Amino acid sequence: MVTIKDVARRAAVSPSTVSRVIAGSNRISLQTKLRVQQAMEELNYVPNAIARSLARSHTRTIGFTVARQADEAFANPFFSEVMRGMSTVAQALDYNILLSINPSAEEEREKCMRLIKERRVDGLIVSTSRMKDRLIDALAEEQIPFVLIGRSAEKPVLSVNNDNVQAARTATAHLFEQGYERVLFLGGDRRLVVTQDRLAGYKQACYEWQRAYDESHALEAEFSIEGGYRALLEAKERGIAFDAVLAADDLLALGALKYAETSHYRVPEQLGVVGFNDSPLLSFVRPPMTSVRILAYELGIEAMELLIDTLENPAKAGMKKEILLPSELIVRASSVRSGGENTAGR
Amino acid sequence: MVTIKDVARRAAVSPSTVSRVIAGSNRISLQTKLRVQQAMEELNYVPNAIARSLARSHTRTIGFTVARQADEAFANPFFSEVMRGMSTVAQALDYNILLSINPSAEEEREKCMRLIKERRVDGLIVSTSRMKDRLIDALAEEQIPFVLIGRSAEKPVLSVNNDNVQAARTATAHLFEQGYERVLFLGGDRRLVVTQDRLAGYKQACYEWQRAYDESHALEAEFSIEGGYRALLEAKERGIAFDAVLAADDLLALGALKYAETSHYRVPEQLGVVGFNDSPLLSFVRPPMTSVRILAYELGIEAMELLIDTLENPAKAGMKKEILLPSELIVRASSVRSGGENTAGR
DNA sequence: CTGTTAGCGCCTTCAA
DNA sequence: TTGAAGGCGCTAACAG
Repeated sequence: MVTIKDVARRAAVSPSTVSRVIAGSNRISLQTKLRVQQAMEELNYVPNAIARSLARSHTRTIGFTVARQADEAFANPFFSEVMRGMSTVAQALDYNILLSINPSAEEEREKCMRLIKERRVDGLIVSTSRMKDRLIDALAEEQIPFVLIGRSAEKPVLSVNNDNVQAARTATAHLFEQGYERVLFLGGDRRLVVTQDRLAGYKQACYEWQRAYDESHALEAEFSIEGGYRALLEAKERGIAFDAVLAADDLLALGALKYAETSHYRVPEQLGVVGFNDSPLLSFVRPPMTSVRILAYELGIEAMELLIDTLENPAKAGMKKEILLPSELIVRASSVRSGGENTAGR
Repeated sequence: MVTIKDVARRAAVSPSTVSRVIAGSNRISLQTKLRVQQAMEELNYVPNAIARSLARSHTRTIGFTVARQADEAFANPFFSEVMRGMSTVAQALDYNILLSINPSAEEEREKCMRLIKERRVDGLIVSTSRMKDRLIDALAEEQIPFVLIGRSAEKPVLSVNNDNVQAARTATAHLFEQGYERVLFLGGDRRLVVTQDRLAGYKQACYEWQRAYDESHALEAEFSIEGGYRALLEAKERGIAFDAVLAADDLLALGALKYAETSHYRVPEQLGVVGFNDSPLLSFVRPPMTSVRILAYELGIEAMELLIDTLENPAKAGMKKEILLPSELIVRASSVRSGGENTAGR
């Protein structure tokens, strides 16, 4: 291995001089700088990042952690896109990404703390947030630099989120506009902030359109196609009437489609369906599915930029910026009634 | 920050003694060991991984690199699953994963070399392999520990792959069995080994079923739904007749479905379609699509295990093991003809 | 502008 | 079984 000493020897200078040209210091004569650079090239020298990290006590690497139950759709393209976004800015700003996929929230929490205490990463980007989130508590308490993709329901933290309330409100309103009377909210885990926010938007639309809302209209489903399917079956068995579904994820919406199919309801005539995330294949599903398009790539970009910015400008660390990204309702056949331009209400 | 010295002081021993209990040395009295452990707990001490890495000259982190053109489907759930697999064994064996998504093959290559020369990672897992792959050349030449997810067309290297030849052969045979006469191969970039392997399997089946094959039957498409669609349109314009398509990826297969739709061919009656990767939503596409299921998660597992094994047992580094995982054809409606149990041939 | 010195936090001989 | 000393490769005062 070629070290800074080898370069120093070859350029006939001291190691610190070499260190200076690496750092791009200007307190150096052009002449020796050139000599050192030549030596570095001839020796094919690349500074050891580990030694650097130890000396400077930071690593230029960011940890990204996800908690995914094995079966749950980590396949969700959402995460791939977020990662691509993060990667783009990391690359540009010369940072690295340490990835940790964890089987449970507990293990994620432990992993996060460990990455920080081991000093492997300078900061963290974490994703799913619960209403009462122990990970966020711990991170905040220990003053660890991190940004949340999502929103914190409690203390203010750095976060990047899409406007779930607004998006759910728009999507629900769209269904009402199409003439659907009884829209059900089909959400995932109630403890997740994202579920609550989408539910809030749904309720808001109900209120604005003066539709009755009670607890029975908000279903909680296991996060899968099957889960969505079963939740609707149960709802029906419990005698809940509905002619449309706002699902908090495409998987659940697909479950609704399956429900319609097995129960012989026609979509969109007898059942309107709207999903969340706009998975790429949705236009091939029959009928093509309406869904809220989330700016996942941009979410990744913003999160990484925000984190690195606070890392490099500790002054800003105080202000808990919360970035909100817009989303867009992509209307397809699953929620458009032939004669449904019923713009009653409001 | 609490260091090994703090622990030493509190336990009234020397730092080297603390170091020994961290390493789990047995040349230590139970008594002092306990005392040290207690001190570590009381101080909430976690060894600094960077300092450790420097002293031991390895990092216990593995680099995983992908080259993805921005638009191309990194969204492909394949990678998420591979990552999940890698993560599972990394977690279990106490390794970390450094993720690098690169815009191009060149940048991927540079990033790989850099990660290694900077000593940020102990080894690499790389994914896409080309027929004449400069990345693999470079890695092999510099004796860098790495495993390839895929197959190297040239020099033998450690690799984990699914049996593409066999899978394509089976899928093609399935189409012939269903009575299709003219099956087209719809592949992605010709320079990719995976494309060549799937094409080889396709040819093999053609040969076994005594069907004519010439170059015009193997289409090269841009890797997207649109790309698959256009490739088939062009084929038709060039006067190539076909009644079935074996696509080397689900996206391309979806393009075939789109082609059928716009050209008013009925699937599967007039056009049979088979894809690769069995993306989760495929059963909701209309008609449900036949596809080859790849063991992506297992691919990730095997790759990580193989790499760590060679890292920790340098003796094995010589033998270039190649692991081959089976895949499975998931038959759905897009390739099953009503009266198509035509088991002619062979 | 450049070299010397002293760490960063941990590991690893070598003695005792 | 334990401690002292030196080193991993680089950075950062402090002199000069």
